[in-house]
Amino acid sequence: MHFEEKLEQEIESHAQTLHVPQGSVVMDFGQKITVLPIVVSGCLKISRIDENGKELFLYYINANESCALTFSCCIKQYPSEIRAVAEEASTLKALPVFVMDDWLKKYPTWRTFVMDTIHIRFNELLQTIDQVAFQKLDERLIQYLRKKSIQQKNKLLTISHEQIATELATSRVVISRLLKNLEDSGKIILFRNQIRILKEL
DNA sequence: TCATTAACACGGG
DNA sequence: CCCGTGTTAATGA
Repeated sequence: MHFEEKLEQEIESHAQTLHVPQGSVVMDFGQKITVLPIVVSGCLKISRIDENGKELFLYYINANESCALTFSCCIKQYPSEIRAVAEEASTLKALPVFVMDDWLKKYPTWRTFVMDTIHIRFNELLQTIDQVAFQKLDERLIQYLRKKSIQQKNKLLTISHEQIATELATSRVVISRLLKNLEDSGKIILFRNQIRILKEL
């Protein structure tokens, strides 16, 4: 992420730096979007919520990334389509949404940043759609575990079956059964509240 | 066939 | 005791 010096200065002068604790809801479904967040450190988990309040994990926003969905709707102040939760304690830079219009015209590097962000997210969303539409739950679960493991840079995930079920919008019974299958085939080891990912996964 | 829901037992903290 | 886990049985898509 390399911006013009002038743009860096503008970011500094407009941005409000926020420190959010792990697990806090940064943006919730239906909420008005007033700021454009850029993740400085830590990570946000983005998920979709259905009409019953059921959750579906979409993707992570890591350090030096921003939110493609905000780009697309911040100017007209549309309500948020997603929920963002701090996966770990994170630092954000919050920019007022009115800067968007101006910066897109003035700074080529900002335009590039916005386009790249949208491009990356769009492709990632397509992957997720493919999974939901074409893959079975066992394959989705494996992908989920891999992503989580890469995300947390840890082969030992601290998470309950219930939480996984929530994020994949399914029931715990199914997750427990599939995880047990994966353990039986030597791909993971299960503990209470923890899952060790083996290299065979 | 596979997911969901409800129900139950087991065990660790 | 509460929570996470493993399992089953009934029901549905």
